[in-house]
Amino acid sequence: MEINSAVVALAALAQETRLSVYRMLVEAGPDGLAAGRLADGLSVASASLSFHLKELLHAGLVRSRQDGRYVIYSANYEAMNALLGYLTENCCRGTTAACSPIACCGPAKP
Amino acid sequence: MEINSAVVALAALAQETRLSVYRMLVEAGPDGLAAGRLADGLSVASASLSFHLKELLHAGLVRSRQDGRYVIYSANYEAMNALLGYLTENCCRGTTAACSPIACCGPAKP
DNA sequence: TTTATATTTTGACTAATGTTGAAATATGGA
DNA sequence: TCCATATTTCAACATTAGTCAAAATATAAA
Repeated sequence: MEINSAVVALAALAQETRLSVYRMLVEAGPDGLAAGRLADGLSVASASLSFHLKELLHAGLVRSRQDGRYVIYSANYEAMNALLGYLTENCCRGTTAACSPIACCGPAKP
Repeated sequence: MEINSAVVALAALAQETRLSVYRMLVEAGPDGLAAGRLADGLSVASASLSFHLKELLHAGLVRSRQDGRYVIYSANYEAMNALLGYLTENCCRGTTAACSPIACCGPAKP
């Protein structure tokens, strides 16, 4: 990942409403949630939510699909993995000494 | 880590100059770098750099210490670990299925 | 003590961000 | 077709972020 994509992704998550939206979408899993559900759950105006969803889409952190008259949003795990990878490289200095897998991902569950 | 601390840390990193500063400090290791060195390396005005360093300090991502007439900044790995932990929890949904240690930290090197 | 270097602070300014209500668009159902 | 619901777009506005030059502060060296 390039520094510019990292900055875009970080900026997308650096806002309470958007970070909460992302969390809700991760919890919801691959099925995702309709925009209206997100607005209800976070008690944020639909126009405001739409603005934030566009930011998350632009950063590639979420995907959207039309389902009837609903628009369903879902988390894009690959983008988050790419961001974590970028940050980890910049935290670990090429080793896992400074940033152990435990510290950053919890113990592996094989 | 609470959502508010996460947002502050993400916002601190969501800016090209600041992310570059952080990268330089991680590369520099525990000895850190003087503010002037950072300014030179990134060709940014000292006033501007000072502004950004304050943001990183406020987010707890870097530390500073006075050394003669220099102020030495260094990366605070614990804060980055905490942020990675927060993001990983919100990416992995409690398992390592969606966000494997490999994807996020590289293979463990025991 | 005086001078030079390093860093931070301040104030002015421009650009970007986030919120709101109203209007526009799209789809489903009566 | 007409109406209701879901979502997005728009314009206005307030707030925040970032940059710059100049001044202030702190320390080292002459």
